[in-house]
Amino acid sequence: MDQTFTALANAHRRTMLDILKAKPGLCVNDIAAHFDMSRVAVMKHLAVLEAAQLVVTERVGKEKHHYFNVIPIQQIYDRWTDQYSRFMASRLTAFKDQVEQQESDDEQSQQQKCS
Amino acid sequence: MDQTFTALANAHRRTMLDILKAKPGLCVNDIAAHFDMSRVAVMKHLAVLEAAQLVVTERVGKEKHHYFNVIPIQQIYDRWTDQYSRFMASRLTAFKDQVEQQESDDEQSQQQKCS
DNA sequence: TTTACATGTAACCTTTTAGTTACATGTAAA
DNA sequence: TTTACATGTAACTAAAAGGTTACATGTAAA
Repeated sequence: MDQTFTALANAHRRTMLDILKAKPGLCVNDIAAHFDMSRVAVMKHLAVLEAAQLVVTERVGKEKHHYFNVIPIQQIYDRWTDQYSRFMASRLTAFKDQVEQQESDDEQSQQQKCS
Repeated sequence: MDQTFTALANAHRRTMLDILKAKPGLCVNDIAAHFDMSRVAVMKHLAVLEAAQLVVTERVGKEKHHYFNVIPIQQIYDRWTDQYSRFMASRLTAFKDQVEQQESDDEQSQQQKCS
């Protein structure tokens, strides 16, 4: 989970996923052609994505093909919907009311006292 | 989007969101009590979460109450489901076949030639 | 068997991140 | 009006992130 978020936290890496999503099987040089960055820098980004299993590779001869792997994103999706979506649905309206009309100083039901 | 992922990339910060989800309105000291970390460090984490709008605050007297804001996560959820879910659904099986049985050397339909 | 070229690795630099301690500020309550 | 205490800020350090250049390795094809 940590590696997935870390990998997704970089805009270059998200763009690489978009590229590989559109064109599965690209090699490092192909990907590097899209960026104003050295090949080695691109390789490091791809290594981060591979460590997060967002990219998987296949070696064919001297070439290494890269593929976008959607499974970690699917897992995040599952986590959010499992862990948060009920909270979202039930809490969102109450939360907006609570924050946006912050002039209401009467005590809120779940609010904690600071220690 | 970038700030959201950056904020979520840190396990401490995700834990803080879990804490605030469970106990809305906690102050810095309350949150810091959960961590083996200084109050200032916790404040910096909360600042990152606040910059990403994953946490919103309300000042009451000398206390500052923190609330988990689910909206950026909802937006990520929307982005993944919008942009990726169709791709997921249609591509996942084909992708698994393509990678896992990597002995099939016959040309794959969308695979690119390396430059 | 050279040659070309895609990839791998090493060494290095700069900026950001994550944390610390010390001190300053502002408000609630004694 | 002191006092207590929650929060804010400044200055610093160590490690990680993101990038570079130079060189090494391995395989396909001439």
